[in-house]
Amino acid sequence: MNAARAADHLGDVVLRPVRGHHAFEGCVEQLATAIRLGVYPHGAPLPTERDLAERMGVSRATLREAIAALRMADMVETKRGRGGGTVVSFRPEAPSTDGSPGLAGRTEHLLDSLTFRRVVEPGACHIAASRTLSAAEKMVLTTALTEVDQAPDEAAHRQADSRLHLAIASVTGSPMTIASVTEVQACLHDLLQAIPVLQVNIEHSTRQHRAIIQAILGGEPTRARRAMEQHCDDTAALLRGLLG
Amino acid sequence: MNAARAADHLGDVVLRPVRGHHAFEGCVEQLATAIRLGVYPHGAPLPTERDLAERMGVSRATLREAIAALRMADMVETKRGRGGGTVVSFRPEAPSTDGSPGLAGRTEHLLDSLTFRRVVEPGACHIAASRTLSAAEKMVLTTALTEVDQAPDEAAHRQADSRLHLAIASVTGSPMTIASVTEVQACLHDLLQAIPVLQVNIEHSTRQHRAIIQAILGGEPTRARRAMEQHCDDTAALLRGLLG
DNA sequence: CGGTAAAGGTCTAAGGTCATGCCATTGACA
DNA sequence: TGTCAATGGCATGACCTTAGACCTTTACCG
Repeated sequence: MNAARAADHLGDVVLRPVRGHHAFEGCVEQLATAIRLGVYPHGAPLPTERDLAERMGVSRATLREAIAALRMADMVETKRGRGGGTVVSFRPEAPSTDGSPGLAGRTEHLLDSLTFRRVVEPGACHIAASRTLSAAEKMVLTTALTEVDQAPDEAAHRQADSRLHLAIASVTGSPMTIASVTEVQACLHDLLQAIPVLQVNIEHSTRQHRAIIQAILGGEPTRARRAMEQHCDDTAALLRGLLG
Repeated sequence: MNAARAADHLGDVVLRPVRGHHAFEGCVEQLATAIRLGVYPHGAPLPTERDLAERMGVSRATLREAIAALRMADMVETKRGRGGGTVVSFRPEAPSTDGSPGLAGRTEHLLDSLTFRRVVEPGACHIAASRTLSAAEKMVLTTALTEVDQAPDEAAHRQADSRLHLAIASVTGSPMTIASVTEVQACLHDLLQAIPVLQVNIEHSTRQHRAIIQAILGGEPTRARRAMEQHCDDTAALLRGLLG
């Protein structure tokens, strides 16, 4: 029966885990990622527990366990009382110059991320450039861009880069697009951190960033997408080498 | 402090619910969607409970509750004993010709889906056309295409259309891409079902499908993407009208 | 100096979810 | 025709998560 064969093929491919892990682990992972990507930079306060819990769709008890885990890992510090809260104490480390530590076993997933990135980020640029952006949105982009340029060291540069890509996604106004870019950046962070960063690479990447933002601000979808494609392809080439 | 403001903006946008609902509901939704999309067409057997539970990452107890719900909704039938199992008894209904029933309140999410679709599906086409496809993969595409052409009625046509789009995603070989397309198709299914289907539309859409598949099989990424863009834009135009 | 507001800290009862093992039914195959 | 294996059906105990109320600490402000 043909129906059965078709079902086998697509079913294998369409059904996905309904949720990979417990709520607690999910919270830890999401918050840790946000911190490592620099969504919450060193010294920035996290939202209040009640706020976070609501936004992440989780009970406050569970969220608190997650924060406790982050505290245990020295990523955040918590103060009580009015004006208290949880602030980020994590400082990004300089990219390691030796090989690729602890990436084994995830190779397949990481390659998938590269492919998916090639789909999502150029598409996001296209959308972003097609919209008429508010002044605030333009500001978000230019700010993110200059922060990448002015990053004092490699570690800060890496975070600023993630933030720039997230900023681009955010001006699409599309939550699903934003979620995808977040996921991709999270997957790629470790990899990107493992590349030996050459000055040449940074300059090249800076030129590309500028071209991308310029095209988005100028409302040129095709150029924006092409620029982002080039950017993705260039880093992917480096990264694929790293993965053997 | 600048860091704090940046954190506010991106944090608002990056943090997402760790899981929207209970495992049980997630299973029901995912299975029901797969059935309505035609991943498992009328008469096709679902995988065994143990198999499904493992693939969806839930316990068999939970999965069984989900199947019980589907049975209650007359979407599947279950037989015991060797050679038994659960088979799809759901028959797709013809698209309703009256307005848009029960779409209210989800407008925002549906519009988001249209945007995201515009990002993902053309990107997937580009990737698919860039790869060298195996004979089996080519067969999957051509089969899906002819099934759309030969669909006996509107309802079958709708399902075959979904399957074609999923088939394209599946030949990217990228699980993340597949997941995104699945999500998009699931969101759009109700909408697409609510459009009055004109013969003109079907013929137009058939031509586009042919062009897309041809470009993918011919290894022409840019043409494949452009064709899919056109396809997305055309249906999106219809659908946006529907949503007011 | 005292009050108030805003944050984190704690507790409890109820229900959801899981892993696991065993039972019941039925068709296939020897 | 009898046995067996594949499948759905069921029960138990441990663990996780939730919702909500309440407590404690602390800064600000009159």
